Amino acid sequence: MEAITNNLTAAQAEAVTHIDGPLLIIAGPGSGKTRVVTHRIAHMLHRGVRPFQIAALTFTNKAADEMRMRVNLLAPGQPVWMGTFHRFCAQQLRRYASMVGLQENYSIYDTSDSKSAMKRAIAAAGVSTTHSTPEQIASAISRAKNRLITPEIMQQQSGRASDSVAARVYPVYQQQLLLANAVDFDDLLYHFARLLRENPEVRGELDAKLKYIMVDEYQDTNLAQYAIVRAMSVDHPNLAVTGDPDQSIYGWRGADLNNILDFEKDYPNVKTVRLEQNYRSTPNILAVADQLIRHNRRRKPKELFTENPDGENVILRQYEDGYQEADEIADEIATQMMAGNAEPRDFAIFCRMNALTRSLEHALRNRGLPYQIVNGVEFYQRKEVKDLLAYLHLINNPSHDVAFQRVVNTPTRGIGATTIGRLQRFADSQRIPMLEAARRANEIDALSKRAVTMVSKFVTIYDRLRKKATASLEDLLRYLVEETHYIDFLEKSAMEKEDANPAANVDELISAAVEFDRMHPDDGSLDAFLEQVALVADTDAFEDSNNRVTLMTLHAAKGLEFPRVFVIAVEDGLLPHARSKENDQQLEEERRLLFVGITRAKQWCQLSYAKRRSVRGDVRPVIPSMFLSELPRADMTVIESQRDYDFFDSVDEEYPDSWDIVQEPATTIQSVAIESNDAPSTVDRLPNASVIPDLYMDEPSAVTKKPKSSKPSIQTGLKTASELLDSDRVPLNLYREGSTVRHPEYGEGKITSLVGRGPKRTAKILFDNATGEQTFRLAFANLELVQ
DNA sequence: CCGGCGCGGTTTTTT
DNA sequence: ACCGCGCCGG
Repeated sequence: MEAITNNLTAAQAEAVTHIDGPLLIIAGPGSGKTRVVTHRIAHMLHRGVRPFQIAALTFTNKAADEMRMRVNLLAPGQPVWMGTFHRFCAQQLRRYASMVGLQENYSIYDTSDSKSAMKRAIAAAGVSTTHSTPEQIASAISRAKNRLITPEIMQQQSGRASDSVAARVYPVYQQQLLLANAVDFDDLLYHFARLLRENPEVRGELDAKLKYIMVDEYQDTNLAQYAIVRAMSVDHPNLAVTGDPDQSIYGWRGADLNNILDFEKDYPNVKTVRLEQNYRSTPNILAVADQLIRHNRRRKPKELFTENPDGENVILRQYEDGYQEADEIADEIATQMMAGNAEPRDFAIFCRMNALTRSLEHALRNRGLPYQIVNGVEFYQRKEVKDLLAYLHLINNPSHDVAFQRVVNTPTRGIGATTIGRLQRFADSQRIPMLEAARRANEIDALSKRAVTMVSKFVTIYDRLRKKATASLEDLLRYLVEETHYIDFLEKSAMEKEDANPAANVDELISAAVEFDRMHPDDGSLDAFLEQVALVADTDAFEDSNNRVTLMTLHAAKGLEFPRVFVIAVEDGLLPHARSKENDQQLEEERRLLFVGITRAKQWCQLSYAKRRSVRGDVRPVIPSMFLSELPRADMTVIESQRDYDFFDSVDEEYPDSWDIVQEPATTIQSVAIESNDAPSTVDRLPNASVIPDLYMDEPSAVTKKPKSSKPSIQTGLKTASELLDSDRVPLNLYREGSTVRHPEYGEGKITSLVGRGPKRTAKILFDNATGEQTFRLAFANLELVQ
């Protein structure tokens, strides 16, 4: 047990060993926060705290998975609850559903579901949308929920004009959600917060049960989250929060910086620990970040320092335009790789908006550089996946009107907009779900005979599917695809599009279902699966140290680290974003965003802007971001653009287009491994190359240990896409059922099963030690084939 | 009722 | 440049 505090600094140990009473950990970037949190949990367990008394709340699944993995290393197999706020609330609401007007099989609407629900509510409320868009109304309502404002209160307040429109829609929207036995994302927090507020006995019960609550990224909590945490920490105020005010970047979604700034006031006997030493970045990088963030007024001053050795200067670079920026960054990556001291996974490119990744994507693809876009087009957003999920939703919750509308004519069965509109009107007038209206189609005078027949047919199909509701997910899905002739429908409708292969996505969904069936042999209810899907934005939360350049937004970058970082388009209007310049608070948040970006870098960092950039078609001159003038230029390498650059003279001809060569298109990967945030530890110090099989090697020996310097394809330089991507696939074929593999964390194990193809190929591995069985995507896991 | 075409608005960030 | 929406011919 002493071992737990062994490799910690004094400050870290102080935080780790504080168990009872409120604790505030102010943790600068790269200060070993995750290490502290995980060690603290392990320490509490050793001290006799029961695992089910602890709940650790995070904002993202990535963070929760990382935490779970690392706690499991320190204290294997302990059922400590770790997960996102939203998941926590979702699970609690299952138990207390009836107390907020829901049934326990309630559905969670995703953003697009709530959008269509919102449109319907707007129509039903009879407000005109000439002065405010559905999005504006939705966001006003969202803001209200985040601040625990009820429809009634909002109507009384009705300050801004746009708010008064929203105030009229809000009760209607809310009523329709309840009728559909559904909640949106905000409701998960809102309902649960109000439940705690209005039911002292429930509050007391949970407070007593969860004696030790931990909140990660506390600077990003909104009022609802604040209220939830607070309510559960009254009788047992052992609340431990970690955060960094300088990394608060979610103000736009209701996060209130005061929650962390005032924590010491809220909890008078708080113990505060500051982790200021940085173990991640070079002093060069840290100095630039520090200089930048000093320009913020609303913060707690912090001394960031590091004992890491000096590195290269941070580069501030100007390009002619966005295309040159993309091309030259791709070249730079290729150059650094050829120099032999970097591989694709070392690089990350951050931008303010998703749209900016497009030109980078193009440039990387032209050079055959493997890349991944984090949070690009998500699997569960694909049309065919959403269609099938909508069926599942409707089977699980017959009141799910959004799902009904999606599914009733998919595949097309002659039920058009007119019919759906009439069903909707009938449903509204009777205050019944649309499926119920469909059952009573013959009572609806407005419907034609033909429509009644079609609708009845659908209901028949539905009832047949519903009988399978309790079967395994796999069976249910296969049956569903069969009964609806869904594949035929896909083939008929998606004939021309070459890139997509929707049928593969259907397969992939089925594999996900199979996976879920296996992981939840007993409780594998439809309910749980759908909840999982709704709350896990990106599916593969497993190990995926896939060797690719990472493209993502600055928001998505929080909590991650990379050896080499590019931040692109640091330009006025983009960063700070045009819509964030109205007030100082927003401006400061933009500054923090850049701060987060810079502090992700371990060794090398470049900020860039262009002289002109094309937005929405036409080129516009660029004003460099004001933030750039706040940096210590004397200590940086400033490179201005000189030569004329003709973007028509692009590299397309020199490099083959990888998409033509690869039969199985590289899929977009939606998640990225969180690398260690930690102070140096034994594991952290191991050079990556010695434990991670290199997917770029052409020979099967790729999967054996080799020093970095002997990577053939990197040494000889980057070649064509086919070579890179071909070699990417080769090792996968070597894995067989029964193969013995080694994982850097879990040690040796045997492959017990293999499913899926290509990048989706997934293995279940039974480990020799206490870890038990784990599931990995072969293409991304750090597996080493032993025989 | 279906699917194709053209128009206009539109984009910040995410559970 | 892209997507969703509305109009129109089958």
